[in-house]
Amino acid sequence: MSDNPRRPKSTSPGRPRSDETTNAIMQAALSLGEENGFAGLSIEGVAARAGVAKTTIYRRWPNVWSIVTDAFLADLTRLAPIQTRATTRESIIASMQLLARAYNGRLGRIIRPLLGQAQLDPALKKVIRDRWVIPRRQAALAIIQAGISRGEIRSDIPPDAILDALYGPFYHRLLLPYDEGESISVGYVDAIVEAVFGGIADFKNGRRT
Amino acid sequence: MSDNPRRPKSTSPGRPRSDETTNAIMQAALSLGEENGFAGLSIEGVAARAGVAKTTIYRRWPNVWSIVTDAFLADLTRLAPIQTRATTRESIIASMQLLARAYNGRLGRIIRPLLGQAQLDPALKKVIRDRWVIPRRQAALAIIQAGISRGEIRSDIPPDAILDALYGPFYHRLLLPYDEGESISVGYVDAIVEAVFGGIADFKNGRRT
Amino acid sequence: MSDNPRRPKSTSPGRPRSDETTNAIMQAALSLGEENGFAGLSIEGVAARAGVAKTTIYRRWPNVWSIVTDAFLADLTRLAPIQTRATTRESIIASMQLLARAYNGRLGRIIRPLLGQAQLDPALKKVIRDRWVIPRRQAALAIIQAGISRGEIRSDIPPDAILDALYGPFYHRLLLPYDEGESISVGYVDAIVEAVFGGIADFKNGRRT
Amino acid sequence: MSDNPRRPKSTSPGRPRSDETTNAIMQAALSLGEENGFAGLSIEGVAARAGVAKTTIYRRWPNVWSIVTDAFLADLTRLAPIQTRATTRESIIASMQLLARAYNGRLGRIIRPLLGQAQLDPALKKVIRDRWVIPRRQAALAIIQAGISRGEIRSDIPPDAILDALYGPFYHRLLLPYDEGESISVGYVDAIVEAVFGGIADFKNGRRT
DNA sequence: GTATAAACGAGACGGTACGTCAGGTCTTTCT
DNA sequence: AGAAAGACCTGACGTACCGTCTCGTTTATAC
Repeated sequence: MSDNPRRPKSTSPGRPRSDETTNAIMQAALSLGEENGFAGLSIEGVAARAGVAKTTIYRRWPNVWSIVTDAFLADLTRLAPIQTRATTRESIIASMQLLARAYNGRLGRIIRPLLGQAQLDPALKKVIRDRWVIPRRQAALAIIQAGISRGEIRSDIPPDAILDALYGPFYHRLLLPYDEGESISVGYVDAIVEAVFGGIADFKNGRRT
Repeated sequence: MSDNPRRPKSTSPGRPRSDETTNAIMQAALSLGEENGFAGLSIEGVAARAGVAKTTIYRRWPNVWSIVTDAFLADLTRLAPIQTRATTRESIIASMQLLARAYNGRLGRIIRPLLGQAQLDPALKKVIRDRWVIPRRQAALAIIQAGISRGEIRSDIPPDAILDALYGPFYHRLLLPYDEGESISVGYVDAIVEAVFGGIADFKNGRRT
Repeated sequence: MSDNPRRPKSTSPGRPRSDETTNAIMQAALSLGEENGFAGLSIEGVAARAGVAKTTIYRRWPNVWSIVTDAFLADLTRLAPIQTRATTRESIIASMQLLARAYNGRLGRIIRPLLGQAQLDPALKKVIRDRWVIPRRQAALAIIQAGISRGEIRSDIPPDAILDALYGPFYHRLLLPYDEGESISVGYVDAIVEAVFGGIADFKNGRRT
Repeated sequence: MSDNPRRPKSTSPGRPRSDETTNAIMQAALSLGEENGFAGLSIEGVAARAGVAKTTIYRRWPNVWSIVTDAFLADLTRLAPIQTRATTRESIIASMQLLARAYNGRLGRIIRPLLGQAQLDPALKKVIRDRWVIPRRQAALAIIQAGISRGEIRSDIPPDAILDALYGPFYHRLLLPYDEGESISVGYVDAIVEAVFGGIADFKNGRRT
């Protein structure tokens, strides 16, 4: 899940690996997963669907989930980068709405099993942390820090907790099974941002007049 | 994962199932999972560890994850019921601290793979929703509703979003891989509750004076 | 396969075994065997077909083939006893034709698998020898001996070999798979007897000078 | 039990099947059967004894008895082909003595359970008919026909009945359980041939005036 | 007429083997 | 050297029966 796409152009001797084949394998993995569920995804199945020998896959990736991870990350960074706007709140809303839109489509059908499998597989968890969570979090933290220094965000709460407060509900809704549809609407994102930015306490009753 | 504990006392003919055996199986499943990882948990392994025949397991549960789910739920309801206190905020804090304590122990090593597997297995997801998420959420919603009617909680945000805002960060930290330890400290819970109850916006700068 | 039918009428206390049940089990075994093949005959299957608990069977017989053997022997002695006629040749023909008729019916569908299984199971082989082969052979030997002393049969060939020469072709046709039908016709028996008697007849008595 | 030995030399791509492995499996099946009885012969047992995976066996044969059949037939045709001598009687005696010698050795411990199992398993019966009984019978029939046209054998009895009369006693002794040893001695064969030839010899040619 | 004892049905239980699937490695031939 | 094909060992799957056991219930004889 890491050694393959960054091969030298073709310095080495012998027949070069076919990019066409590489992509066919990744597409086969994703489409098979979406059709029959990612549990039950197998190298043999992917090889058959991609019309490729098992060895050809093993030459590139050590297991199925590495294929899925590579395919997923290629899409994600393209579809939903962190956004920057005039105010912190606007930046946050823009980033989250973009992410919501991505997750309501194909990525949403992949991200859930992928994060699920990561709970069972420490190596996968590490890859996801290093290549996805940490980079995105750095970018988001920069936004928050800027908001604090501009006086838009409270400085008495650790920025990590602030990020969790914002994105937590998002993934909570994504991963905790409490209703059928589980899609993330525009309104839901707005409600969350309003709740977290403004606080859920009822101030009319006095405390912070 | 559903038919066995509610057997009639012994109205039916034939030799009754041994509760001792049932418990031995559940304990074997949990301990094997904790030792070697829940990926790779197998019926054969559980049977061997429990000193029991495979058929004895299949007579009760259709697959490994059903065993884990039953074992998990038995513990959870015992260890971390929803708490009620004088104020809404106190009730929330008490409930979350209890849950945090439970998750920092054995349950935490189980809940992550269990929720993970649920992302891969729709049937498991449904069981978890019906027997865990929905019941707990009902209890928590009652707390929030009471808070709204007592004027402690804003009424302009849907109660569901409020619950997500509170518990979301909790599960975000539990499931998203952004640091090594991933335990949930007392301080973290306090920070989250403060952030969400008070809002992360900096009010000194004006808006809600 | 031996302890049950010879139970004392009912001297002992306790509920007596039901003859109806005993017969139901034997019939179930035979009919299941004929329907689905005797390979694959199982105690569980017989119990189900007979509407009886497994324990009820095990109380009477130690395994399926004992049931079949008991059922078979009960029929055989009734249907095809050794016959005695005026001459040796007539006695032999009568006995063999009777046997052929029996084997072309239900018994033929049972005797083959039964003798087959006996090749695999020494205990069964012994039972068949003691309760079927030996008794019948004694009766047949008596016929041959009488023929010898009456001057109808050559005395320079061991009676055992003579019996084998007569009955051998019969069982050869029954057990060796060389055509489809494998039934034993009246004409076939006649041909065999004619072929073999030509040799065992005593020529000193004149017939074929 | 039929598709494997006739593989093309190695035109096809992919790793070729190992002949060494094939033989190891057949030998394991035979020796296990002889040691513990052919009832109770299992694929798992054979695999373990041969030091081979179950799948490797299933790739070649569909069940244990196919292995035994293949192993048996390989030996039989090598050890006891039909013999031809100057006279019909000499040909028959030579063939039967050769067969008797083979059956008194290892083959005898295999042929009984094999013919036994064939009584229980129609598919096996067909294979034995096609690959063993019919070919041998053709060869033997040719001998008989030649004897008839040379005037050594009576022409008023169907050749099939003649063959049964000769070989029947042989298999009768082999399969019917009437004494312990059940070996076939040189003298027994002679006695049978003498008994039967007395009848099938053509008296018109004079011998027994 | 009430013990008492065995038969009986039902079904749990520890086992063994089944035949299948996928994993990951290897050995071939072809490109 | 890459790729396709397929053999190979391994380990687990879920199922069928085995023969034994533990129940509650029924049906006889014996006190």
